[in-house]
Amino acid sequence: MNILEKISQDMLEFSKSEKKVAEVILANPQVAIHSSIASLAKMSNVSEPTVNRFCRRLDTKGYPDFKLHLAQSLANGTPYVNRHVDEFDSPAEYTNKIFESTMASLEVARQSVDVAMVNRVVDLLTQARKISFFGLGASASVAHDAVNKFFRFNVPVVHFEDILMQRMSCMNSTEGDVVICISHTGRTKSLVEVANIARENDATVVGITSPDSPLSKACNYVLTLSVPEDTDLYMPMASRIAQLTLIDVLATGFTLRRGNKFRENLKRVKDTLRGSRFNRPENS
Amino acid sequence: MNILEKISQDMLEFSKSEKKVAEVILANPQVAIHSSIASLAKMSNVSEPTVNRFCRRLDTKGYPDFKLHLAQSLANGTPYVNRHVDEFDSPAEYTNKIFESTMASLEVARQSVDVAMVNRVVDLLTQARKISFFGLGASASVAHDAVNKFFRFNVPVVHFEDILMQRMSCMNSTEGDVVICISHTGRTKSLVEVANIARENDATVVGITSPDSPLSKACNYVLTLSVPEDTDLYMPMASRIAQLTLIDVLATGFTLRRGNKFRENLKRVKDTLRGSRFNRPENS
DNA sequence: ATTTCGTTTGTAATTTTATTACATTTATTG
DNA sequence: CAATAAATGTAATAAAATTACAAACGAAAT
Repeated sequence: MNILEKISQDMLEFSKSEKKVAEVILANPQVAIHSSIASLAKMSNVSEPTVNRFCRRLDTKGYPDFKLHLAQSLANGTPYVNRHVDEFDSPAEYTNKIFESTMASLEVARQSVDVAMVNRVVDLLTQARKISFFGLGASASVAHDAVNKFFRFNVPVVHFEDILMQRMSCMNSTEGDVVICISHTGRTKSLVEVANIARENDATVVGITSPDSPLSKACNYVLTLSVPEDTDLYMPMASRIAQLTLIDVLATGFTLRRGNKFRENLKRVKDTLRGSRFNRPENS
Repeated sequence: MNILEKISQDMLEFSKSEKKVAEVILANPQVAIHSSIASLAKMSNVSEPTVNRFCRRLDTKGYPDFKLHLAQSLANGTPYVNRHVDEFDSPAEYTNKIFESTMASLEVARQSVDVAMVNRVVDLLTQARKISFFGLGASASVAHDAVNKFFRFNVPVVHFEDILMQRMSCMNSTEGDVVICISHTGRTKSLVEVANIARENDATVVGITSPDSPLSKACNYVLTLSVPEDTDLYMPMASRIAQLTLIDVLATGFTLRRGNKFRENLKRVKDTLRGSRFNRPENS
């Protein structure tokens, strides 16, 4: 496992001085690998043995071994740690931090996905009479995006942003219909109600949400996503991206299930767009 | 450069004893990185200074530095590569592949972002009288999402999916208005027309698109994103995610520029949502 | 507030590891 | 077969990391 991730993950378990060390390393891991234990201790305002203990806490043999691990993590070109943006960041800094923490979140999300459940939901979707995607707020655009994918499959796809329309649509659902409810927190009342209405009308309800949430309890099937959301800025960011990627996974599973001939259909949909585009100089 | 390759490449320049060292390392690099200079010397039947000289010949500072380089070379299992989904992938396989290639694309996207331009666009946005987000197809949901972010800033934000509405909206734009046009290919005719209309009416047009596209030429400012899109399945995936992340960057830049007090506003917007939610057992 | 215990942290000694300076050997060329 | 340059090794030195132990700190109990 990437030791940088491990550091930020174990941050809570560290003692005060160990945290100092952790911060210095996370702030500038490239410098850390080229420092001796003495200079790293000085940079962190901590004694040398503390640095050593810090290394051992991370299950390395000692400082040199730790450096090796660190070097390897950095070599991956992936210091994808969820680094928080702060007030004094330059544009370059916050840009990189956001990209990196998005990648870090995706990695976490990937590990939290229940593949068996993905498979089951893909099953459901391929057999669905009608598929609905509902989300509110930030998740509305995820639902929107899902429609954009699934309509290509030539399956009836439904999507409303309006709560009343969502409710009415669910009222009319029947067995064989699949309703996908998207919510990061899973605590949006109206969406839980929508899920309940759908179930009362025999639709199969699938939630894309966090585990143990009210929404997850209202669903027949739940695709859980545990994403560390940086709530400092009060805007949903990583959760959304993870949801979208999961939608991609479902869409891909769908096309794979339908087989080769089906994929030729997709190409046709794409080719239809050509008329609306400026052609490339060469090739498409 | 990968130091293992460098070793085998420089093999001819090595002296007899150095060759011994090189061979031992190449034969089992994993062992080498966990050995001290003494044990490596013994393994190679060579003295310690010879090992040291060997390291220096490879342009490293000494043995420990050499080990760092070696460790990095070994770490390169090249993690997030854009691995293409194929027909016979199991759910676990395609799930992982999609997550990983999404991360890989984000990494590429990150490197392609022009930070100075980000800064300029943030400038523009903070001074805008009105901000419009337009996109079609898959980019429509990105625009949708952008609205969800920027409306929190208490700035007039506009978004239409309908082409005619987009055109009309641009007709009414004036100096001080910022129009953001989102398109992966930058070849969607209607969107280029929308951009032109906006410019004719003195709005500032910003494109989030690929370089050298017709759309990029129609804009005052262009935020280019070069994302390797897996076109096998004929669905926009990575491009979208990169666009969304860039929107996050812009939104973050915006809040940072506006300063601390402003961020308290954001918290208020978020708190307003609380009434519509099921509360958490503890805490918010 | 004060004592006590457990934890955390630092100081100083020790050990390990790497590097340097120099001597010896080995090859190379006239 | 010298003479010289290059390569290698030995031993001393320096640097770095680790250990053992003592001081400081903080939480719980009196």
